[in-house]
Amino acid sequence: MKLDNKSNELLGKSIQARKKKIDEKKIARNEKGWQAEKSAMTRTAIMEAAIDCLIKLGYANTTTALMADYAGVSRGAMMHHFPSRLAVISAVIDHLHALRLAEYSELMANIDDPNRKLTKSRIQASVKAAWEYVNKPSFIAYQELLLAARTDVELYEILAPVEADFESQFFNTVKEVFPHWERLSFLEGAHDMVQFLMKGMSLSHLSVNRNARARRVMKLLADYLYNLYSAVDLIDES
Amino acid sequence: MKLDNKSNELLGKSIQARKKKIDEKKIARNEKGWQAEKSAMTRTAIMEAAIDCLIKLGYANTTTALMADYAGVSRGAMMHHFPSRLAVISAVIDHLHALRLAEYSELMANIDDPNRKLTKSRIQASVKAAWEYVNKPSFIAYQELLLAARTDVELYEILAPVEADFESQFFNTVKEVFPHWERLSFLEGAHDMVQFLMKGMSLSHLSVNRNARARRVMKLLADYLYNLYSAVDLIDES
DNA sequence: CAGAAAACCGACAAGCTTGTTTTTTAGAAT
DNA sequence: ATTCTAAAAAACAAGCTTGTCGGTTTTCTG
Repeated sequence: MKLDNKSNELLGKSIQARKKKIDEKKIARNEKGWQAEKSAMTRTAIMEAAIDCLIKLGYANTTTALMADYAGVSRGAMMHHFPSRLAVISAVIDHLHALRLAEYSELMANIDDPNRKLTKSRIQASVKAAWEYVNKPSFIAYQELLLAARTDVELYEILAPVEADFESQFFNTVKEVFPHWERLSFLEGAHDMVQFLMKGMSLSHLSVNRNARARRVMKLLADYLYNLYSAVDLIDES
Repeated sequence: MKLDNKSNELLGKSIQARKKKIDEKKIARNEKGWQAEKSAMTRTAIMEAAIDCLIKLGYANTTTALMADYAGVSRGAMMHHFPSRLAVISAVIDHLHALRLAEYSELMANIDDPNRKLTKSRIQASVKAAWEYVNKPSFIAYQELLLAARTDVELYEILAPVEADFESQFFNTVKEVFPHWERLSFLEGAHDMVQFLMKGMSLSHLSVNRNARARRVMKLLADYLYNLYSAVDLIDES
């Protein structure tokens, strides 16, 4: 393995540093039940470190040692909270499942509105939001897992049911976000088109000029979606 | 690592089997220059095995031992032809570079024609061909490398220039395939849209019902492209 | 045919990674 | 205060992976 140079900067939150920080919190709290809170803190720290690793190092290089290092926790402590590497990943998967849905909802808030029809600029905004969505850490980390699951049975078995559930809930959210879009098959098609396209653009990190090209494609996409929406609307009204 | 169960079937072309096969060829040839040919054969066998591994096991699990095993070659022999694991990968990259361009050209042959305008059915055919293209082993293997390069500097440094060259040549081919499409910026946009979309669909292995959804999206895409093409055409003729 | 060169093979050392086990430290309970 | 339990740290064994090395076979050349 040869890690990315750029990631060396914050490679090690030292264990001491973390301890000090925790001590401060302890004094502030100074009551019972502190242990449970502390435990939850390290669990969270480990999961967030794992997500960092997935993003910066990729699934294959996300080793227990590196995760612990990123989290500022000893490997022993980590293995105490999570019995195996895959247990961490599994917890991360559940975490991302919820987080991604929440983030999408937040990004898409106020795009459509039951009282007003969709306008072109609102569609453009939704496309832009979708692009932001696939550039979020949560998406990138989750995507890393999805891709790794192609050739890793254990991961696949954990991820497949979660992903199925996610897609289902995701589309439900989409329906809520676009209440005007009543013809379901068209909305499904539009949704798939947006998602596949965004995923494709997001994963084209090596493409020259990716961002400019992405912007151009998103313009075309927004035009297309507006036409599709209008056509559906016409059909519905006829 | 926990490999995919399905791949156990043809995990080991035994070395003996390969030797026998080579001997047969030797008797048939029975001239000078045989050594060079034999050497080229094993080189090729190793590269093809590497591609198989990338597809079935993923970049991270494509170890020297497994590549040699898949190729029916001893690890020693392999290290004789390629000094390091990365040397194999590098050779594979060059191989795929040429192969993918050739395959694309072949798939797109006879789509457009300088003497006839593009029809809707021809555009549909080109979309279908693009989908076949991203489902080819060459694409999948190359994609695996592109994705791994995100977090592997050494791989990145080999792949980045090749990828830049590929995209450039790729688009040149596209221009040849669609001689009628004269407004370049529109062709670029259409091309990017198709490629990003295909990539996104190709990499959505875990999506439920992927193929059906892909078909529906491709229908929408073909409609859109035809409209885009027609609009350009109108502009050009005005 | 004999010597040189290329191709090939199996074994080895060094370094990682994982999960277990053992030891130490911190917190809770009586 | 002491006893018990959870948390954290460190040491350890087993298994992989990589690249190198010494030796063997096959092919080429003179």
